Amino acid sequence: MSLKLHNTLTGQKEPFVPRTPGAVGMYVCGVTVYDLCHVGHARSAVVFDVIRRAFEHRGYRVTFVKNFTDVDDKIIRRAQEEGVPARELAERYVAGYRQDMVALGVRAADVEPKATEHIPQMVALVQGLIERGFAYAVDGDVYFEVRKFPRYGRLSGKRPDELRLGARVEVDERKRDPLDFALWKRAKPGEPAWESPWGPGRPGWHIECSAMSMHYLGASFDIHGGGEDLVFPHHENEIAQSEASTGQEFVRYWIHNGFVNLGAEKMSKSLGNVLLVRELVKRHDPEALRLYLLQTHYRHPLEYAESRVGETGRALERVRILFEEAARAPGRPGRAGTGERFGEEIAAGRRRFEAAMDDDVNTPQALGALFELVRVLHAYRAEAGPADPAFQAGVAELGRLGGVLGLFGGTGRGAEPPPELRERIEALVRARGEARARKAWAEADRLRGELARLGVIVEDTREGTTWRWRG
RNA sequence: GGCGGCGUAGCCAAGUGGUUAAGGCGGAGGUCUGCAAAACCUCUACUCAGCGGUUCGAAUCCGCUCGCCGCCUCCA
Repeated sequence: MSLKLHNTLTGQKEPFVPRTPGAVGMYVCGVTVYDLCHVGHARSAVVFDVIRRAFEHRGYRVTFVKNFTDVDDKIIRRAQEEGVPARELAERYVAGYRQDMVALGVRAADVEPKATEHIPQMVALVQGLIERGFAYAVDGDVYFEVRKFPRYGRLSGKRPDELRLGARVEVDERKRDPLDFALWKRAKPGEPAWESPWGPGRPGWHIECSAMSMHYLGASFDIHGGGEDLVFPHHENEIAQSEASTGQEFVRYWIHNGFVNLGAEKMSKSLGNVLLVRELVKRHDPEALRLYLLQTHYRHPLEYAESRVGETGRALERVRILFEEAARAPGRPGRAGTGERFGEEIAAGRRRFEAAMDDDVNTPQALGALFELVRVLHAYRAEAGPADPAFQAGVAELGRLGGVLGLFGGTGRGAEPPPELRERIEALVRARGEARARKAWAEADRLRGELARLGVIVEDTREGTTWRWRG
C-alpha cells in the first residue's frame, strides 16, 4: 500500500512514487504579503501542513518550501497609499502571517524564501529563456512566448486557441500574443527595482515560484501545491517557464486545495467579504477552527459556517477530557485492564486512520476513525479507570495519530485558569465539598453556580470531585 | 461560450459497483448522580436531487432534467 494523491495533471488519484526513495520535495505557493490572511489562506496552509505531516508519518524525509511573494503590484499600491516603503509593508504582513500560522498550529516550512531575496536566480532564468528563444524583451519588459511551448495548457486543460476565443485578456500591443505573460516588468518611477540586462525592473509573479522552487528543490521535484485558483494561469505558466528553461519535467504531482466559500459567494478581497484569521481566532478556539477545516476533504469546496466552528469545539472538548483524564491519572490506581479486545480496537482504529490518510489524505474519514477511538477510550476508561496502562497507552496513541493532523497537541492545552483565580476556585470547590458532606444541597448548588460564573465546571465522579476550567 | 466540481439524515460530512450508507453537531430515551456535569448505551437516512438506462447487483457506471458553485482576470 502506498500513499495515493490526486494529481491535477492527470485528474486522477495516483500512487505517490518519490524521485528519491524515502524523500519528498514539496513546494507550496504561499501568500502575497499585502494584507492579513483570511480563512481561505488558512485552509490552504492547514491542508498542506497536514499533507507534509502525512508524509512524515509514513517515514518520508520531507523538504517543504513555502514562499512569500513580497514584491507585486498590490504591495506597491498599498505601500504608496500608506506612505511606507514596500519592503516595510511586506515585512509587516510576513510577521502577521507567521503569527496566524502559529495560532493555527501550522508548522513553519523548512525554507520560506522571499521573492526579493532571489532576484539573481530569476534574472538568470529569464535570460536563459531569451537565449533559448522562449522569451523576448520589449522596452524593458520581458514576455514568455506561449506559442513556443506546445504543452501549454496541459495542467489546466485549456487550449491556447480556446483561450484566445474567450479572450478577456488585457490587450497589449507590444505582446506577440495576448496569452504571452510577463517574466520581467520594467519599473515605473518610484517603484522598487532591481538592475537587470533589460534595465531596472522587477520579476513577474510567475517567475518567482519557478526560480525559488528549482533553487531549493532542483530542476525537477515531487510535489507542487496551492489553491485551485492557481492552476491557471499561475501554475500553467510556471510549468511553461521551467520546462522551457530546463528541458526536464518540472513537477510530478500537482496538488490543489478547494476554496472556502461564504454563503453563495466566493470569498475574495475584491468583494470585501473576507474573514481574517486574526479575527476568527479571537472568536473561536483555534484548534477547533483547524479541526473544522479538516472535516471537509481538501479538494472539496468548503462553505464556511461560523456556527459550525463552535459546534466543532464541542467535539474537541470530548477529546480533551480524555487527555485531561489520562494526565491526572498517575497516583490514582484503576482496576486491572481487560486488555486484549481493547488493544485490538485501538489497533483497528489506527489502521483505519492510516488507510484514510493514504487515500488522498482523506481527513474527514481519518477523523471518523479518530472519533471512534475517542468513544472506545471513554468507554474503556469508565470500566478500567484512568490509570490503567492500556488506557494510558491508548490515549498516547490517539495523541500520536491526532498529531498527524496537527490536532490534540497538548493535554488540556489552554485550559488553565489565570493563576490569581486558582486559589479562589479551589477554596470554593473545597467549600462545596464540605457542604455536600453535610448534605447541604442548596448551599452546594449555590457554590456550584458561583464557580460556573467564574468559568469553572465541577464534576462529582466516583473518584471524587474534579473541576475544569472553561473560561 | 470552454473547462471542472457539487447535490447523501434537522445541520456538517465521508463513502464512488456487492457486508447493517463512516464520523461530528443537534434531538429523543436510558445508565450513573443528592441534583447536575461528564461519560457510556440505544434510537434518530429501508435511502443517497429527479427520471430513464447498463448490470445478477448502483448512492456509486452511462444518458437526460432540475438546482448550486468554481476556473477561464489579480486571487489560497
